Amino acid sequence: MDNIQIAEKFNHMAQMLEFKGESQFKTRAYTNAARTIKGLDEELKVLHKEGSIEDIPGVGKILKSKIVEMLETGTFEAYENTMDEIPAGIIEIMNIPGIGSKTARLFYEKLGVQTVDELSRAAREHRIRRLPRMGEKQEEKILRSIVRLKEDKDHGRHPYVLAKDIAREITDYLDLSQYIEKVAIAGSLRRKQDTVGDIDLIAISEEPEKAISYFTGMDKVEEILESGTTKASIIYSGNFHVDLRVVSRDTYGSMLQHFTGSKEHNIHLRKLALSKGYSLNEYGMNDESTGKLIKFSSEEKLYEELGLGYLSPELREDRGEVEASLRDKLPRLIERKDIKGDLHVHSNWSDGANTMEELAEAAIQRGYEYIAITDHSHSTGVANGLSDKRLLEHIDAIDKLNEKYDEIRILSGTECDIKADGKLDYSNDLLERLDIVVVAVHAGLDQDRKKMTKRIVFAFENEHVDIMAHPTGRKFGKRPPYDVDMETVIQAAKDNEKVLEINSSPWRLDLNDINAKRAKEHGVMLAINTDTHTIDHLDNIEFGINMARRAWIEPDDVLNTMSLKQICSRLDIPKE
DNA sequence: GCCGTTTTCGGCCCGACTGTTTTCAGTCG
Repeated sequence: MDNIQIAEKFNHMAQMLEFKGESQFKTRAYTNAARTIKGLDEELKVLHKEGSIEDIPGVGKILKSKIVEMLETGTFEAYENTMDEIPAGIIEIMNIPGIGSKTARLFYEKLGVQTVDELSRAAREHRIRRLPRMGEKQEEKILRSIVRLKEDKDHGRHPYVLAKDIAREITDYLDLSQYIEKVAIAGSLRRKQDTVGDIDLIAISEEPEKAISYFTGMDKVEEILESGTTKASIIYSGNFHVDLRVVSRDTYGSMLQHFTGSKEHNIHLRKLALSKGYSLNEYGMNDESTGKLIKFSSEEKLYEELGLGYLSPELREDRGEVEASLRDKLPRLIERKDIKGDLHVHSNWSDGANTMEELAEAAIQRGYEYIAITDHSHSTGVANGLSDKRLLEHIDAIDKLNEKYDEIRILSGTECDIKADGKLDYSNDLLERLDIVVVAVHAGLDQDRKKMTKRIVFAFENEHVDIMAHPTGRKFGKRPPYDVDMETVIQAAKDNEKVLEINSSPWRLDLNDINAKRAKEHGVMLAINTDTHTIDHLDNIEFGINMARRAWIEPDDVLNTMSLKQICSRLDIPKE
């Protein structure tokens, strides 16, 4: 079992315990452990061998024994026993917005409701409203939530790029209101998470109620979920859940910090504040001894008061950033200006829309020193992959183009298929003639974990391979990552000195933040590439950088922050 | 279930909104 699978079992266990009415602190221990495990840089099975599982914060003797049991048997006894006690559909009911463990249990005990469909029927037959603390409105709310849940295959999550555009549309509109002085994006969108569950906004206003009714009165509001005197929640066209929090100017810093989260980061800060004799909330810091509230108009001041350096929103996941700041060991996160070139770009020789020349010009405009044109290999027939003969012509065409440009070096490359058996699509003789070899898995995505892992590791043993593109193959809304043992892949990349890509396509973002951070921790170099198919895609680099920053990546961790000279030396490319 | 340079027991982050109440439990972020 890998860390993700173990974390999921703990999360499931927590929900079941919550339903059973166990102590909230016990259930929280499971969810805390699950979250920490998801963010680990090392596989639990490795930590187990080293005997260091108990060093993981939030994992004590009991959870450790359950982890070991899972590593050995794939499950743990307490989990299986609890599964037997609780109908499977209950957890799904608890995932309906507005229904928690208490309400789910009420329905189960009083109405015998075990599935979402049974709940839906009970609501339609007006059996809900007869229960204590329930009424007509609750029934309607439940039915609406169920409908939304069923329509929504992505579980309410949207790719960052879509959420960002919607947020921009809304903030532009709010900016027009005379009651709103300033609007800012907060939440996971500000932390640049790869997918976003809801859009969180904050607005400064001296007339909060008017600001809120302006917000809830937008044309594209499909449903008002709640609307109070300081906050409101809506469903916006396109099934976007949007929250607005209205604040006064003097608490803006506190509110922005609070509403940016993450929740776990905030909890950590509050504990830190408590240890210093303060109680932290979204309005400021309460001095426990004097009862006086210290307000913050900026986030910087808040972090400073806690004895921390400013933490970029991308870092605020409680993955060690608070400790790093206390020890003054925060990373110098990579920025757009550090990028010197793009090493994964397609031309119209395969499935790109632009000529090599247009790509070169676009790269020059962006201030790049080099660009690698990496068209598909012949196995990817649907993408017009290059035959051996066309690959040789491709190399010649790039040579000619290089004669034309002084400002940029065009590297001849390929995005070469790793075939089902791990062999590459071109012979070594051909690969040797290229400046750069990017490899990727495009077909046979259903292979089992063992086969897929072996396939990739085998490819890494080829000396000509430089970079692996989109290492897990995920595409939002289309397919999950293929089943692969990333620990082994990362180790093989390290052993064979291969570079792993952070693919910047907003539909891929692969490696994701967690895997990229692991790769870094293992000393594997990364490349942030766009996989451009039309020149506009070159600007997707922004999304790759977001992911890299979330992974604590610094310029030195990234291949394409190197100058042309450095990269030629590293990849053994002839100078001219 | 975890955790501890004040603790191995007694804590465990904090506040807003809703729907049902008549003072608050449940849920959420």
